[in-house]
This record gives sequence, structure tokens and C-alpha cells, in this order.
Amino acid sequence: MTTKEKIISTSLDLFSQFGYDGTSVRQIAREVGVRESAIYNHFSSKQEILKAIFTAYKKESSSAQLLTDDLINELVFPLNFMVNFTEKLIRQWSSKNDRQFLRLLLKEQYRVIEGKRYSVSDMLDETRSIWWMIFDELIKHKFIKEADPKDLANEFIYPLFMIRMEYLFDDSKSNTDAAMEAAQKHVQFFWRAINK
Amino acid sequence: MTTKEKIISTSLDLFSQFGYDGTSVRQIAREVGVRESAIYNHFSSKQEILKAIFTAYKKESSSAQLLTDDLINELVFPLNFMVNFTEKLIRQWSSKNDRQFLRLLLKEQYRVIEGKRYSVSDMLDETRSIWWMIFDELIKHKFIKEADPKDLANEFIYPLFMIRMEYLFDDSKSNTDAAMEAAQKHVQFFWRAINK
DNA sequence: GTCTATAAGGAGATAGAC
DNA sequence: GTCTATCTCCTTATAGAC
Repeated sequence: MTTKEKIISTSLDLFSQFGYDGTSVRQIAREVGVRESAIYNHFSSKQEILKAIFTAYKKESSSAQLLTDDLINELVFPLNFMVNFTEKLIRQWSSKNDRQFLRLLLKEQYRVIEGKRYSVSDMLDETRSIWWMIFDELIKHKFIKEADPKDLANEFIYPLFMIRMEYLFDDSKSNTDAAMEAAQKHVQFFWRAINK
Repeated sequence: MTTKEKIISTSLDLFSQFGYDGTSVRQIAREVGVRESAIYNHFSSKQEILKAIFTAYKKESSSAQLLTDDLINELVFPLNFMVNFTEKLIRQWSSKNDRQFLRLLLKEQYRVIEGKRYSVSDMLDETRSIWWMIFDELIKHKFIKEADPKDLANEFIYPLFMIRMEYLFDDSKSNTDAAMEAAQKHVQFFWRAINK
């Protein structure tokens, strides 16, 4: 792990706990194990560190990567498909990185970084569009009841995201099981609602 | 409006925009129209201002107060009841105060204030317990399908809260109509799922 | 790439006059 | 209750040696 990488991960850790304004460059330097001025050798300003965190997260965390080939082959069994996708999703959200990033995003989503603003809605949009497509297909092939696929996508992912907020917010890993249970309960409820 | 009240409302305004650490006492004083030291005549510290905001909000904003007598009499028509409750809820959440408080809560929910911590879950609990009771009654009287009332409560309020986060986050009032439409779509979907 | 040293200013908070 | 004045500490950021 290079110093630059250490700065990014340490900053994510501190920012997610104390917020961007609540964390000083001094604090980051101490935690990384270098002097304050050494930070400025890797980032021209504190803002640049925050920018790097958002950029890094956007790359590594995508719901699309959960859609592996063997999962997609299961689409003819919609309930199985949803159960398996949800399990993968909760597992991804349980990682320390995703928990920390969620906290950071909720705190700083209003902050303007180089003209851009990251928001919860942005984060949802990718997952939403994936499920829009999936439900569209399922309706076309008459696997589920007739409905607006866009609405179904929201009804499916909204509770999942709330479960994330309620159970997968802090650093401790102990809530993963409870989150999984709540999420699968939702899948069952949702399936009864859309099943023909 | 007394100076003390002005300090509280101005602080909520600034905290919700820039966060607690991103707002200085100096900034609050300037906006209120007094000197910095005058603030300390009303609050012994900056933290006390934040505490006062949370306390004030807890008093004035409660889902229980939406349950007026004429609404409760409508419980025998569950769909009507849900439609009307939802309309009142979205209207309450659309107020400037509720929008600002939502932003503040999401930013500062991890902060410890006198040993206590305010969280999204805390905020949900009140509404959740109300709907737990309502669905319990509806099931007993066989107005809706057999199910765990606790699960139904979550399935009902989770999407509503997500709609709040997506549409009723910033200060502009222009999203109320879109929020209302999304919320009522959810009510319809939910009703089809629980209707006998 | 990391260090020491330091600049320049903002932070929270208090003392005491009016 | 509000003012002026001030204390002390911490903040981001830079200059220049090694």
C-alpha cells in the first residue's frame, strides 16, 4: 500500500466518522504516520483527497458487477433471481468500505466538488435502471403481473436501501445477518405482490 | 421572534447547508444580526445550539399528530385511510423546517450530544410503531391479508422515506408534487399487495 | 518524498463596560 | 442583552533543507 493509497483510505475512515469539516489534515497525517506537509506532496489540497475518495468509490462499487452470467441465467426463475441478487447486494454493502462510504455520502452529498454533486439519488440511479430493464423483460415474457417496470424497480430497491441505512451504517459487522433477514423478508413480500 | 428563537432557526438553516462543523458561531451571529459574544448570552456553547434544535424538532414534528379523529374514523376504508395519511405526511415533510431537519439529521446523526445519538432509525420508530398497531387491527378485523404487521409497517413506510430523501431534500418547494405522485403510486402498489 | 519551521487567518469562548 | 476587545488554540497551506 503506497502512502497515497494510505491517505485515501485513512481519510475515508476519518471523514466517515467525523465528517469532512470535522477532520483536519493534521489528523489524517498522524493516522497515516507522516507529517502534515507530506500530505501536500500527494494532494494539492484537502478537497482533492475528498475528490479522490468519490472517484475511487465510483469505480469499484457497482451493482452491475453483481449481475454475473450464472445469475442472469436464473432470470426465468424470478424469485430465485431476486433472492440471490439480494444476498450478493447485502454482502457487498456489509463491507467496511461500503459502510464507510454510505456514511460519507449521507454527510457530504450536498457539497460541491468541482461543480459536481454526489447524491443518494445518483447512487440509486444505476441500480434502478438495471431493475427497470429486468422487470421490463419479466413483464414482456409474462413471468409477473402487468405493471410499470419503473415503479416496480423503485418498490424493489427502496426498502433495500432503507435496510442498508438501518442495519449497515456503522463499522461493526454484527448487523449483516439482521440486514439479510430483513432484506429477504422484503423479497418475499415483493414477490407475492408481483407474482401472477 | 426573540433573539434566542432567531439563533435556533438561523443555526438550523446554516447547519443544514454547511453542517455543524462547517458553520461558525461567527457566521450564525452575522446572520442573526448580533455580535458573536451575544450568542453566548443565550447558549453556553455551540453544542447547546445543536441540542436545542434537536429538542425543538422532536416536539413539533410527530407522525402521531397526523392521526386526527376524522382520519381514524376512516380506518374501515384502509385504502382511503392510507391515501389521506400519505397526503398529510408528504405535505408535512415538504415544509422548509422538515426539509432542513432531514438534511441536518443525515449529516449529524452520528454525533453524540450529551450521551444521546439521534438517528434515522429513531425518527422512523415512531411512525413504524403507529403503523404496526394499525396493520395489527386491520388484520384482526380481516380487512387485509394475513401477514406480520411489523413487516407490513416497514414495507409501507420504507418507500415513503426514500421518496422523502429523493424529492424533499433541498429547500426548493417545487418537488412536492412529484413526491406526492410517487408516494401515492406506492400506496396503490402496496394496497394491491395487501388487499384480500 | 518526507522533514522542520512558519505564515496567515479562523475557530470557540471569556472579561468587563454600558 | 449586547457591545468591544482579547485569549488561546487549531486550521490549511507553503518554503526550503535533506
